[in-house]
Amino acid sequence: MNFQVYDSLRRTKRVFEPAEPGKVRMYHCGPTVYGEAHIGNFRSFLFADALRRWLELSGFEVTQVMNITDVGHLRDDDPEGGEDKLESLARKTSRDPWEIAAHYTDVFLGDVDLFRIRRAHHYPRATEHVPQMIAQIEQLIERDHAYVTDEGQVVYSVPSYADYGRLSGNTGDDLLPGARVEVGSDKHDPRDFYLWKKDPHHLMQWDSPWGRGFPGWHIECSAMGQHLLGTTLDIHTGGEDNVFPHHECEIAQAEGATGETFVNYWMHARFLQIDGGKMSKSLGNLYTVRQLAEMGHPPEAVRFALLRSHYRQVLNFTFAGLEEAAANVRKLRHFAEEMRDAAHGAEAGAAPEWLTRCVRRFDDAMNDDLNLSGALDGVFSLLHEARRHEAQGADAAAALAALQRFDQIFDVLRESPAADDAEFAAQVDALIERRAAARAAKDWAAADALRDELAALDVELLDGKDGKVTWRRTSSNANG
RNA sequence: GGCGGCAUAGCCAAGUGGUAAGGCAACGGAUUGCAAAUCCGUCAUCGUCGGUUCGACUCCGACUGCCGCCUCCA
Repeated sequence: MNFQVYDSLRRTKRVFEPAEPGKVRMYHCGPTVYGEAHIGNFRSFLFADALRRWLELSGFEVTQVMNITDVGHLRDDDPEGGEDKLESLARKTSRDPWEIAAHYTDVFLGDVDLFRIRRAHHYPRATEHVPQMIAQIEQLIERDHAYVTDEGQVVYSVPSYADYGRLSGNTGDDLLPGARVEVGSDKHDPRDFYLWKKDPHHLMQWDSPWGRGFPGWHIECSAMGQHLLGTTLDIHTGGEDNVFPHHECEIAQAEGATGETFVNYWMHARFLQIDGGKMSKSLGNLYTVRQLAEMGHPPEAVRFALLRSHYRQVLNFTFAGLEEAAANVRKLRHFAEEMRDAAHGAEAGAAPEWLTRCVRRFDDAMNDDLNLSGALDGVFSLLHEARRHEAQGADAAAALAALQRFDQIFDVLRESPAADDAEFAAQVDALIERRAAARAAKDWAAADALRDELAALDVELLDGKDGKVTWRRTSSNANG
């Protein structure tokens, strides 16, 4: 079965075929670095990561680009008082906007690593690609898709691009009455948007053929995307809120400048909600991924919680769900250990029928527009079937291999850097020995007390047959 | 006002024109000194009302609720 992708532009699922066989060029709308990324951002980034991982697992050679917006976006409907977020933050904190952007870029990349997101091949900074943006703006002027105002601002002419509105359905004819009333605007059409702006109060300024100024809010993605990946990208992703106006404008810019298709497959991740409602700062339910980590939630649990539902469905984030995800991660790890033991060092043999079925279930779901929820059916079926068939030797090794392959997507199996040490193990073993003695003496109260003591250390006992006792940590957070 | 999406068991969450995956929780059984882990089993007719159809939860319409975009938020 081929990989099918839901294309937001055509509003239908299509078989994915990259422009160049075997190679995928994809672009993701990344963070605006004036603050820490929250879990909503990370849902979108984790989706992009899972997409990349599945493509790679499917044998594609992927080149991934994620922009870092360090200029900020100017408001377009309020040229007088318009202020960019980086600037306002800079004014409030009396810090240099460049410093702020650099700081939060580092924080972001740290979060990326912490949450095991594979690093993109390029993280272009908008501030480092102003020449490319200027070049694209020049192309647009040449091709009559943009005009220069008397003040030297450059504006994209929406009426010049017939397909405007194809992605979002927003042709712009019926925009909210009043919202786009221009005050002293120099635009020819209310829908037109700025490519190059001027504002003496803006802290970040660059020279251009039209004088000192700064780029508009959409040009960075089309310019950097095409600069790094070529005229046509295979896949472009972002959050659903990017559809309009951002991606609509990107298409108008990129295709206006080159006359060629900008993106073959548009993929948009839906928002997540918190406890069934919207997430917002004012409701006090906006969490950054750092906060979750600081609360002691292991990154693997957060990954699992954000990956286990389909990217095109609203995801309901709850702390109960996060705990559940952590329990699932532990379950998977325990199963991996079990299979490792049961394999007795055997090589993976030919997959038994039950295993093939689980793998097929997983692959089919993944190929169906990255249906991670459906894929989990395959994952948990594997646990169930392997235990039911009491997989041993080569079968167990094969089951483990299958699980590890699934984990190429989820990446939750490996422990965070272990805090384990010999001293702790010795302490645990001593307690287990005392418990064994108590049990031998049928002093159940003492035995249970020792078990509780071990539980307090996050140690779970596994009483096997023949009195063999093994133990494992219940916390999947080995950093704790 | 314009554009778009969602509504599946206590919770999370897939899916299909022919009678609904999986996870968590719960319950019964096996196992256990008791537990844990594991195994076996139980647990929904798919927001409401109409329509199309031999047959719909899946298609269409209306309604209700929720969510997103149209002010820089993934």
